[in-house]
Amino acid sequence: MTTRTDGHALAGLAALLADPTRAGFCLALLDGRAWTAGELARAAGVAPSTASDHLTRLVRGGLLAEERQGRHRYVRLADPSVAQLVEDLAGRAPAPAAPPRTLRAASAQASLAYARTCYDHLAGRLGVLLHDTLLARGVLDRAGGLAVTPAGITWLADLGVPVEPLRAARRPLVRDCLDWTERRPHLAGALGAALCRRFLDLGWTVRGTGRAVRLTPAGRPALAAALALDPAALAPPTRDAGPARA
Amino acid sequence: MTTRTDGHALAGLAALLADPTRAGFCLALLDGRAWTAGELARAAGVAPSTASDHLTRLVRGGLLAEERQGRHRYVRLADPSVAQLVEDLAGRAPAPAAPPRTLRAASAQASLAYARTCYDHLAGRLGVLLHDTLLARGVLDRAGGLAVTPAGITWLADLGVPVEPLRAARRPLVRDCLDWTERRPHLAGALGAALCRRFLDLGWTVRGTGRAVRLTPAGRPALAAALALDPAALAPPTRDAGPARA
DNA sequence: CGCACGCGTCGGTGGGGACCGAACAATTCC
DNA sequence: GGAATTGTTCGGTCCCCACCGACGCGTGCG
Repeated sequence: MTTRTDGHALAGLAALLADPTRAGFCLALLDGRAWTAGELARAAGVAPSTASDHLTRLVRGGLLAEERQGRHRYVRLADPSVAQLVEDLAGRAPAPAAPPRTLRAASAQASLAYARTCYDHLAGRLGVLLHDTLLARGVLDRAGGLAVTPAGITWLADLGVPVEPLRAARRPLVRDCLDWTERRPHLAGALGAALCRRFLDLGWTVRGTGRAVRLTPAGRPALAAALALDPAALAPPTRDAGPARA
Repeated sequence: MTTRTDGHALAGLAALLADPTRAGFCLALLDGRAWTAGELARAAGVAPSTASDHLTRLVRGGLLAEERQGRHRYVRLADPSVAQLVEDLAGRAPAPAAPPRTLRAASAQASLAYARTCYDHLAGRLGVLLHDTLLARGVLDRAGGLAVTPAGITWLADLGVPVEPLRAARRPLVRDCLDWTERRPHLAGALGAALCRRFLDLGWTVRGTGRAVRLTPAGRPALAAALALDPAALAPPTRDAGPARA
């Protein structure tokens, strides 16, 4: 019975995520950015000493990477594969989904539902729309499994996203990622990350608070043109309850 | 800060795998078959009452599915996605990899290294060879991400594996799965499972002890012909140390 | 019809680990 | 240089849970 992985090794790894505080850290870090130890401690509601201990464990376990800068300890997910692991686990866990209490929280939630990062790629309505449009335009195709078409490779190159270098990554080029709010897949993988980065570089999108992403005034027509969409389809959520008009 | 998944929910799910005994159960169940509670208890070296408790938790947590038959409680992984989760976790956990002690164990290990199931698809040298050959023959292509080619769809249909019904599954059609012994990818996903099943149906392969798989005398030339390979390339491990001769 | 077998339930025990406060070290700002 | 901020180390406490043995229940065999 020489099993390759001892149950102890698997259990040890899973134990890192089996604590609400550590799990909360990983979920917070799913925004793809580096947090300080203190920020994570406050967000999780534990003492700094407790957070420090947890972070040491997560780093030693290989789930987190740390970077010391002066008196700060910056910490981030070690690897896109860790992000996928946390996503997969979180996607299987039951979701309480309590509705927002305050108006401010409702507004923040609306922004997140419109566009946000999911680790390193775009999610929310915008992310799902991107995924669907790329399929409709023939950039992607799922006849034989999700893949970029030859025509898509040139389309992406025109956009300034060469596909060839992405193939060297240790992760799938394209991958489905179930969207939390839309309950439909958006685009992940090396290409999903590259597109998200490219939009930021072009100034079409900017990061908001937390993991929120906003489409800039210049980015909205530019993205619509690139995707051959009506700019109205990219309308962000309005301040008041009424639906957007033209 | 209304995060979608509470850290508690994620932690609760991870806690199911954070115990060596429960993790060992899941690793054992990775052979894709249903085990009885007693078998798992003996394999893990715990009392039946302890195993019963663990199984109840795993079933309630949605990781395992159970089926009662008389006085037996059969249990299996609930879903291919659970298998993938356990694989991903196990692949990241450190591997002790102690060499086999006895001759019998060495022989069993050689059989496993040659061909075995990885949940529901083929792994081992045979699994990797299948993966590589399908790529070389143009059945699969990874120019835009791993996918089946149009030519591959007809080739698979000729083999008796229609691709169209596989697309309805809630899992990717094709997916890389890192091989434990070969350290290179073999074919997983709905197609990997369908091919494994088809080979068994055709009598080209049969299940051995545990998760081992053997190529039958009839299966060897048949598979070689289907893949346009020299049958020698499919040579199984020999009893003694010497290499196989034609 | 009883006996054997497989499994579930229930206390009791023990160990691991999550948490905090306090003291200490390192860095930056004034 | 002194003070405030950030993070770490160290005891100590408490709770959770993995484990077992014993008993009870249903199934299947002789």
